[in-house]
Amino acid sequence: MNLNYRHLQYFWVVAKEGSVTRAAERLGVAVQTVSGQIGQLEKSLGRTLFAPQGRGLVLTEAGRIALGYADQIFLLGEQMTDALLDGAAEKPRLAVGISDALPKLVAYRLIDAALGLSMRPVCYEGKFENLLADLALHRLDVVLTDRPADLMSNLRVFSHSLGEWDIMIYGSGMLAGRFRAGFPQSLDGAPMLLPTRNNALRGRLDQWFQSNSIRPDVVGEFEDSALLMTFGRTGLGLFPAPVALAGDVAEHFNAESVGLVPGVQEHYYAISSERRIRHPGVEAILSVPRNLDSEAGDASDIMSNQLEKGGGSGGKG
Amino acid sequence: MNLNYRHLQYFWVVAKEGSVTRAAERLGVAVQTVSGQIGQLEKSLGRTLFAPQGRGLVLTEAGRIALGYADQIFLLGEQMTDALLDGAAEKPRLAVGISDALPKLVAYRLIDAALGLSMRPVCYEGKFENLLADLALHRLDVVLTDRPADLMSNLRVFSHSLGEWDIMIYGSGMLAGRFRAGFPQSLDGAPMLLPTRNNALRGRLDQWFQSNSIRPDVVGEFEDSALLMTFGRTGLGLFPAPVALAGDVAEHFNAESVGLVPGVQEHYYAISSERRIRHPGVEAILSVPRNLDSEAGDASDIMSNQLEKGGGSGGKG
DNA sequence: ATTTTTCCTTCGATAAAATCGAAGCATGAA
DNA sequence: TTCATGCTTCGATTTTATCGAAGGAAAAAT
Repeated sequence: MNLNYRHLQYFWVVAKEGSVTRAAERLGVAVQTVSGQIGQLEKSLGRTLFAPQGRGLVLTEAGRIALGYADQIFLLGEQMTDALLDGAAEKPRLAVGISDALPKLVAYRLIDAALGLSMRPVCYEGKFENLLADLALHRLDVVLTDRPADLMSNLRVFSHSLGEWDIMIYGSGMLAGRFRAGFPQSLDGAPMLLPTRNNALRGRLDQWFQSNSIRPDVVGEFEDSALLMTFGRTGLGLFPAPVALAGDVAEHFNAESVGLVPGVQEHYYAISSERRIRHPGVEAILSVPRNLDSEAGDASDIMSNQLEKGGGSGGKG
Repeated sequence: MNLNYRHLQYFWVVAKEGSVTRAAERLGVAVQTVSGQIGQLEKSLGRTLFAPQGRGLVLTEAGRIALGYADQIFLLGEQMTDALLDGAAEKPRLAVGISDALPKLVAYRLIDAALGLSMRPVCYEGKFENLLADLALHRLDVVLTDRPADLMSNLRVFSHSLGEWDIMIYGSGMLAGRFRAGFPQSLDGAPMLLPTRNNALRGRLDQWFQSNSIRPDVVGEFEDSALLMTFGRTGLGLFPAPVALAGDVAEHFNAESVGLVPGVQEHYYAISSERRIRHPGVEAILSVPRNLDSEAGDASDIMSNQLEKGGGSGGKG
């Protein structure tokens, strides 16, 4: 009994894309191929990884477990290829892990700062915990995310605030015009795309809605903020994003501002494995927010999730 | 450009076995298959992974890098298969990581204690750092090793001493008899197999040799202690091992005791991700040494490499 | 209620790959 | 030199992956 990594790779793409059809498209093969290979994987493991739901598929419990491993495995594979393919070139690399929930545009803005230093960014996405583990193992230089590292985690990493980014509600074309008048009360009943409930910003927005007696019609919830905005682009609903990205949001998602959400900020963090940043690329990233959105003053202090004075080792008796 | 994981797997086995021929044997395919597939991998990466040396092969620099990744990738694959294949059975699992330097017999003795609890041990080997990372991610319950977790590590883990194991010099057949008389001075000039210099026991032994003006003839150095003893079995030289294993050493390695090394002990450690052990299997392992070699008293205190009072987080301003 | 559309799956033929036998080529030992 | 060992190359063969065609089942549209 041996694991077939090609099957696993197909499984991984399907799980990521959420559909056999899209996975087949991305892989450049026919759907029935993908379907068949996954069937073989399930047979060899003796467990079903997907269960039919509607006309689509959802991961089973075993599937979720497998996805966790697959993420790690193929992240390593990519990293290996990166390290070997042009590792000879040895240009200064900046290995960045990007959390799903972080808007891609924010990530771009942050990493862009390092490009000026003729750094070659190598970006990976993945589950928050796995990215932190890679950080601890020095496979990544920094992780960009929307929440500080969990205090309960077993990894000793350091969270650096990238400041507070004011949040604005956007809408594509007609939507923006329709709800701009009478903001924010106009949002009552308005179609809205929001992050899923495990997201910090979602909590703050819900609170703000409640205190203003606004009950939006939540037409979609997304873990991946890029996906959220892509749906927003189609006019499915209004959506939140940082004020600082207004230009980019207009350009890429064809959306205009509806109104500023007062008192609600999104927090972004750069997580490093060292308290004291040494990598020039990471330093560049940390210096971004002060130039970007901080009319309100410098809000970039360092939060450590660990006591630094390590080594409470008791010798033996 | 896409990494072919089957090719990588062949590369991995060849690198581990040190020879295409043996790898082919282990994989159950013809040598020219293995050779061909590795050639394709090298072509797709644009780098040679093996260089000919004599009539064999050695890893190139790129090959060593690739091996590091491959180790991780296929360890994950194994773990995934383990987790899924009979995960349904959900017998209590005890996932143990075993450091290379730990004698397999010691590992066996320790894990054996958990078997009484009808635990199903799942053992992995690997580089120390990688095992610790797996521990921090809760993919392993405990790591058994010959040194405490590095204080400098970015992982928050706890090292529990498994006591001090007195060390004895062993030798197979004739060797033992030849050097037993006049021990320890007889060791001067004696052929000796020792751990590599990065090993803690090696340091202590060297010190003891020096203070007794003994200069053994070091005929071999090994990272893997099982390999060391296997060579010892052939009569290549004397070798050190814990006294407590005398019976096993005699049985498996056909070697008798030459003499006790006074004042030199080997330290073993169980590393866990929690300060307070909860897993009954891990508890069983921790209780072993007291029953095994401690006429000299109980020497099982807990060493933490971390201050426990976590959460030195500074809020934002 | 029915049709249509959208997905996923199954079946058998076809294309691609991995594999193996045979032969060749180096290196170190006899 | 000759032999033994270990890796590689070449072409035939087997195994595996892939795709066209057809079918079924759930949601959306009528």
